[in-house]
Amino acid sequence: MRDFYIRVYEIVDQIPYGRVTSYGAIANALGAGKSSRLVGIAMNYSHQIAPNIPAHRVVNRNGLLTGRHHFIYDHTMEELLSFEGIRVLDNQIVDFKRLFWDPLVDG
DNA sequence: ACAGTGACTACAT
DNA sequence: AATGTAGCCACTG
Repeated sequence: MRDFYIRVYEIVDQIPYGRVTSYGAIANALGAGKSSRLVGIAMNYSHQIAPNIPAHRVVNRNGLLTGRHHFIYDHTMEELLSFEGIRVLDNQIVDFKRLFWDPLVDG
């Protein structure tokens, strides 16, 4: 499907302020549960396809900021999260389990 | 049309 | 606990 990326961006756009989710959760919400890698790749392209989405609210299943290198600066992702009150320690989100937002449950 | 890529995950050592 | 391996599949050149 040509618009798989778009689907990903629609989910990402629904992540509430101050909350985060994982690539796998997004893939699961799309019904493509085993395509978590594609979600990550979609985010890689997001800066040119949908530069306005909160890509910084998407991390891996451990709450690790694996995508930080793809932002303008390596520290941009952590910075944006900090602005939302999310604390990041050593590239990992503090209280990730509590901040996690499941698009299948709340979306 | 075909092969390579990869912001992931789950399972196995 | 810490690595290593194997599926996964839309998109790009």
